[in-house]
Amino acid sequence: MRVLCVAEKPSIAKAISQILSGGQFAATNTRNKYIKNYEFDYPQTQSFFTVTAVSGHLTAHDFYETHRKWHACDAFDLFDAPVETKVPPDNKDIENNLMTQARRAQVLMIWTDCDREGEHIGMEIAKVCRKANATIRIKRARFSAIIAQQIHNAAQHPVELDKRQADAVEARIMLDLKVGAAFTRLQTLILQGKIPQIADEKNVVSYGPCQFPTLGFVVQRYSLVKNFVPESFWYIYLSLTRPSPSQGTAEETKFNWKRNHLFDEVVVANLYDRMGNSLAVVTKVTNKTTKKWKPLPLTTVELQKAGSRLLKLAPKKVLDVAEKLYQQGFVSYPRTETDEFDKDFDHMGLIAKQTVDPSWGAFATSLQQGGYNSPRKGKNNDKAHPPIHPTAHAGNLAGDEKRVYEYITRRYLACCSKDAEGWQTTVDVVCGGEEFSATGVCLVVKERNYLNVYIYDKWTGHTVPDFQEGEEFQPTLCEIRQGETSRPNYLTEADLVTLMDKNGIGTDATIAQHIQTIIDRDYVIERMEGATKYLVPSTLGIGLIEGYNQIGLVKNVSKPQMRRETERKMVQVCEGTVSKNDMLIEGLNQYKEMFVIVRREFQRVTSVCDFFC
DNA sequence: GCAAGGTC
Repeated sequence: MRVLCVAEKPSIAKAISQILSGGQFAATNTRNKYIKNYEFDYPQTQSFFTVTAVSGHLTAHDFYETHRKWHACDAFDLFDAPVETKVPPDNKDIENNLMTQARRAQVLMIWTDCDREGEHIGMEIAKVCRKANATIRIKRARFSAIIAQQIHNAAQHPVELDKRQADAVEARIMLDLKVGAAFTRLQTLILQGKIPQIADEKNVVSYGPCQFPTLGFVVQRYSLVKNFVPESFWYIYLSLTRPSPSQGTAEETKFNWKRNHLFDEVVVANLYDRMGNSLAVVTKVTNKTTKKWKPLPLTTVELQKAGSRLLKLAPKKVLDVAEKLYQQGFVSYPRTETDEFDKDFDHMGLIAKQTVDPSWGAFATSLQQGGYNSPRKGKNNDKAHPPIHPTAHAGNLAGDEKRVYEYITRRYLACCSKDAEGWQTTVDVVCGGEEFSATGVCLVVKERNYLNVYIYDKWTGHTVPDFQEGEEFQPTLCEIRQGETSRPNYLTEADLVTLMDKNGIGTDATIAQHIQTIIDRDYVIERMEGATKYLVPSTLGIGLIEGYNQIGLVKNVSKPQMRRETERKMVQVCEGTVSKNDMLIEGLNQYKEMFVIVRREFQRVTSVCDFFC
């Protein structure tokens, strides 16, 4: 029996071939320079296997000629316009390879990633193969990691493709295309010539169900900063300065007021007066060990946040660099939501590969000699890819590649280490009826553990001198002090990634692209302040969001709710409680309703843009 | 000239 296996990407085709054939396969090139066909015997099922791949989605979607030109129809008509699904020219070689191979095979086994998009890509592959071979039997291999035992199991016990998941994706594709195109044409055609920024025909004022909520977050923070009014507060400052027993130098211990601070000066003054000239009494001294937790296994979103915050690289850039490292075989697949390792994961094998490194090799060795501790388990598992980790030692990297590889490796070794341990002392005192406390973390951390390799975390603290319970002292300072609430900062890229992730805007693989899009469209400008990059909306970006806000729809195009509903609907289609068609019609109706109102009230957007631009 | 989602 001949079995044709098709993976979502070339790297997976290669990996499963290696496992299933035990390394004994013949590889032939295809007309696509990235894709190879691997052939070998698989005696376990008395089959001859051909393993190949696609490169993500096979088909593209667009309107037919009648609706493709911007002036060919009214923008509203796009909601009900038919959509053409076809294999674009770039993918023709891939399609031809699939068809040639399908003609020779009796069984097609789909090996795409086990997520919604993978199921849809599987359907695309199945359609192409059935076109070439109407009687081919279609099966689906289920696996959650590239581990030998799992891959063999998937090959020997295939299941069926899940049509529901593919349907959910199909509905999302249609919805996004229609909504995006309709609103983009509406915005662009009205604003063109009205405001100077988009006088040029090339300047599209794009709308997308992900890019607009993303812009919304940036503008929301901007408004918060702009409208900020500092507020005064008052608090009681209490401290004791006395020689430290060890060094003999004077040392000030600050005690924090339990009430923190109050916004009413009179109330603070009254409390202060009541204290009079009282002595402070130590009511309690607590000494306990405390831990600083090692980091969680690394996901794409976390890598992007760390890249932006620690390495000063844009989220898109970090992902591009990680992708390159992946292609060179230095790190695992960099697009993953998973922050827990499989229980059978071979950590010792990976740690051994890092022992030769001049910077962290000694640390890796220490893990082999008893320092190893199982990584923490996070709450996310996409059942397709493990957390990002180094797969080989890379000694000859330079520049950003070196820095990203170093981060991934140090993070991984930190995950396999132990939490850092230290001492924490808390001293509670009462003075004239008011409570205060001082907390200190021992500067000499008991066990640094993971901190030795994860140089991005610092654990510094101040010590608290010895105090005895019941001890009384005259405070050196006891006075009312005034402070002010401080202005919030503009959003950083890391903040924005967090917000998008929390609100379900985009996926691990696309979040960085959406941020790039709103920068490319001139909705948002990057502004450096010191070493930190902030995202500030442009006048156009502010105008668009403020304009839509003035139209006053509850479910605004700039808010995350609409996208969240699309996500929820997709889950329902996957569960079988809603059909693909119902999801699409319901979604289209919602956006159509909004479109009518937005078009009627669009002069509000125009005038706000005018005002700002 | 439009989207978001895969991937190279």
